[in-house]
Amino acid sequence: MCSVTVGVGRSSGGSAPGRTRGAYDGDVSEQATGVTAVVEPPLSRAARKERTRQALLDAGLRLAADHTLAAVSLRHIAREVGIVPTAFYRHFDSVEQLGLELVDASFASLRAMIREVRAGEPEVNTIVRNSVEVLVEHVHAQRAHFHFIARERFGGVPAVREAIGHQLQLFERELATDLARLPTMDTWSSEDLRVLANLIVHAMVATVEQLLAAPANRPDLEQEIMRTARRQLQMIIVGAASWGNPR
Amino acid sequence: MCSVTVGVGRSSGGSAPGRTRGAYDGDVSEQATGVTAVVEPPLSRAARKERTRQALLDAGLRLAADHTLAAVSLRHIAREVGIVPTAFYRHFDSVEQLGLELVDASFASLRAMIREVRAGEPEVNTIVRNSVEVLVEHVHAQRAHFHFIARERFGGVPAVREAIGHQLQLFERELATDLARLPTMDTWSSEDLRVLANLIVHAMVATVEQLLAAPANRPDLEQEIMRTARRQLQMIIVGAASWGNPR
DNA sequence: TGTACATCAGTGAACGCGCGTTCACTGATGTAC
DNA sequence: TGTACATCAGTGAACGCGCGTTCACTGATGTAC
Repeated sequence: MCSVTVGVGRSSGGSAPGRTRGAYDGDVSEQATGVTAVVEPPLSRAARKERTRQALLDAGLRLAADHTLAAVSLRHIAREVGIVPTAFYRHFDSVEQLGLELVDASFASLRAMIREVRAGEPEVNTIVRNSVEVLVEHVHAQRAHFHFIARERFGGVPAVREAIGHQLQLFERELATDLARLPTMDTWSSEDLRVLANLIVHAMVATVEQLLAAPANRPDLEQEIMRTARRQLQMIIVGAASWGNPR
Repeated sequence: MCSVTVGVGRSSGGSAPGRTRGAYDGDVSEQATGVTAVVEPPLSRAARKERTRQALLDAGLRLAADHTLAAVSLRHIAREVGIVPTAFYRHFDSVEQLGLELVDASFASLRAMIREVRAGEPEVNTIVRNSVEVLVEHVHAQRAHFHFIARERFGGVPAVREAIGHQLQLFERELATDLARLPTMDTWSSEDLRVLANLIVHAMVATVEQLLAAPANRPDLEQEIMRTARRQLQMIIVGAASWGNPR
């Protein structure tokens, strides 16, 4: 009959305007009419902590997209989540540490994407077509993660920059072993495969950057970027494969 | 007979320790023994202003390399130059405006580089070899400028980001017309030339990024990066040229 | 050449603001008996 | 089931600091006569 709030913390004396529950309170309805309110099972303390932690990560990701992680303050993130600045320390030592977790989360997205491409049939033209499609799809679904990687790759937080560089290097190596399985490339030297993988990764990164820079209301631009990306992959893979012994 | 100081500003009452001249004072000797001192022609007011202005630009470039332009404060730059923060406004409206001038200066470097490549003979293998060599050479000579472009390309100052994107686009178009002059590519569609130029620019940018990330005391790493860059350019240009009609 | 006045790069005090971090606290949740 | 105590996520006051920006100023340089 009455709406149930699952918020944390004592109610304030009343001096704070509007919001009286301090902590992040999820999606619980705040309407006074109890009809639409949902009685949730009370969350355990640990679950509540985890929820706040996730909210902090989400807020960090969102704010880093607007500015840059180096320009996002601890207070800013806390405000966004609806907790007091000092409560941030219950979850992370610093914004930098939160950033490192965002690197992990973002690369998890990227790896999920690659698994999807890898599952397709191993024919060169299919791969090219498929890769670009999957890439665009994932950039839409995980926009924030890709944006984060693209920007912080050379951002102002050294530890984050290095973590991203490391992950990209791992990724490049994986791609090289994938390429070795292609019928046209089974005779290539591992050195050439590495160089090729490096080139492809950077072309992909550039494509992601272009997709992220394109305004949302311009599907024509996106199509253009996709065409370019396909063409480039063709130029690289088909071209390089048909090309004999390098000097 | 005596050392001449060309500094600006009244001498302080003496409370400030060490440095008494407020303004940037160039390379004038501060030694007490006048023997090595050089008597400079007194600079005009305009020349002095220009000198301070240049010092501000240099300081901005240097500090942006350590952090990121978005994280460099007006006070920081002023301190570096040796003027009081408020004097900054005699030269620029904001750090952002200073950043936009740095974009221009940095691309001037880049264009000087390209002119050098363009002057060479138009044989494909020579171009590849030559391009990578000139690139590395210029990255050494104008390290700060290249670093600035690479980092601020996705940095936290939108106006600077956009200016760089615009310049890179112009540059890409120029490259496309250069490519059209190659004997093997004179039959290519302008669309394909654009796509190819885009790919080359991004491979170049990636190479610069790798060069900048390499520690100064590792010439072996630099050789490795150069070899990779040459190989990639070969793969792209030679490969694509020998490759027939795209699907 | 000398004098009187205008210009303007750089000064320094002052302001209000948001920052990261410390600390002792509160009170709901969890646990032991 | 009831009680007494421990845990700990979130609170709020307080701190010192660097920030951008305003303002009236100073005194060397430049110009007009």
